Amino acid sequence: MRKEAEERRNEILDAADELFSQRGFDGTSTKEILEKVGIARGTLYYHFKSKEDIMDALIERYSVNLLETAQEIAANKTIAINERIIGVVLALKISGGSSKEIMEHIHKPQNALMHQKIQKVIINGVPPILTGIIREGIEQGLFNTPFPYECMEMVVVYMNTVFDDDMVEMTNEEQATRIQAFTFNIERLLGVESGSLMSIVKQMFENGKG
Amino acid sequence: MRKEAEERRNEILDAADELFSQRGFDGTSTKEILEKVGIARGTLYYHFKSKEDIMDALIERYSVNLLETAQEIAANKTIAINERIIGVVLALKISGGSSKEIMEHIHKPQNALMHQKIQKVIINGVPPILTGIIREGIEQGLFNTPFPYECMEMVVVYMNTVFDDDMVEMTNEEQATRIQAFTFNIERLLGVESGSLMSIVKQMFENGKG
DNA sequence: TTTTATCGACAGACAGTCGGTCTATAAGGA
DNA sequence: TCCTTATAGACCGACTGTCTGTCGATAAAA
Repeated sequence: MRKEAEERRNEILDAADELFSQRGFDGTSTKEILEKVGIARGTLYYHFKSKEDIMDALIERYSVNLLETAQEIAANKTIAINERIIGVVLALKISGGSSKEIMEHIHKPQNALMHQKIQKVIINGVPPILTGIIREGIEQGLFNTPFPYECMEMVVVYMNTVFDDDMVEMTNEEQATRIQAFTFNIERLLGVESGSLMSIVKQMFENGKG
Repeated sequence: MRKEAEERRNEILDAADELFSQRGFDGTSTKEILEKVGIARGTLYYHFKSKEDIMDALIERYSVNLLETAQEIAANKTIAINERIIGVVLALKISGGSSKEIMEHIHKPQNALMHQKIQKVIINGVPPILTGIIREGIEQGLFNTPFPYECMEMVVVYMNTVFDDDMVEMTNEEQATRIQAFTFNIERLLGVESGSLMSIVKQMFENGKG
């Protein structure tokens, strides 16, 4: 029955994670959460000050995990630069275990707020990590741009909006064109020869499946 | 008392427009809307099937107006290409009268869903318009890219996310750097000489104030 | 007479509050 | 050392007020 506050908090977050993933934030009632955990109303509000507070805690837990994983990959200097870039991008989608299916269900309209908040985390958290790698690449003469951070910001924003969200509806053919164009554009942005990033971008989309 | 359906619909939309702008979608109750219009509950639900339906109609009305204005500017061949690009971009912010303050209040977290829907309209509606102008520019030898559409998509997505939303919090100094980098990146994307788009981008941000 | 617009009472659901309970453990006294 | 009392942290569930959407009745127009 009685548990440590942190344990209870996590139980509540686990339950909310699953329910929000299935039904969305608006589609989940606090009653469903507390019944799933097996606690009373008051207990829920003892640990969290509001329903949105639960969502914020969930995103926090998720983000920390996500960005830590990405950072670890980025900092691993034993791996080639190209491989690290791929690894960081893929880490965003596979989502390291803690919040299992959040990313799969985040795109539904019921989750607009949650989506926006996660988007914010990614847009602010990922470019700095990627920029570190790109700077190394610039030193090695692989890339050439005076604005590596803003390049990465542009790339991350675009990928997240066009390829990961349902903002743009595309046929498979249209998506193939988009990927081709995207590759071409990144090459221009990073100041490398046309075609030299084809394999790396290809890998991102194949392994990530979208 | 009794009015034509379309007139009532518009009254309701006008009231909702104002209230949503002030308090956001979630923060506005249907009661407030119907009291502002001076009708009973049943009447509201006679004209709209749900609260979200009101929002969708509002966005529809807003979008049509917005994209029509942008299209008119884009099609006006008496104006120089550069001027038309600026005009289209500015049309997005100034928002042509119909929905007065929507864009000013859209960024608050309470409006996440509305924001997402408008974002979708812009990302799908604006790039085609801009691409038309860019293609003309390519023919005239002003620009050089095999992927004008995808370039514009990238530019629009980036501007809307980084400069128009509150996704990225920036100091004035940081914003200045972002604009400088943004200009540089567009130049690379459109295959023009460094510095040649400086004045046009500058105008966009000065006239639009953000 | 049929269609169209309006009304307002009502049902059902939901988020968050509040007064109070229970228990482990710490503090203090014998 | 043992017993009693005090405290704080975890928990409970009834209750409040609010909100969205429904429905049958009604009035006006066509």
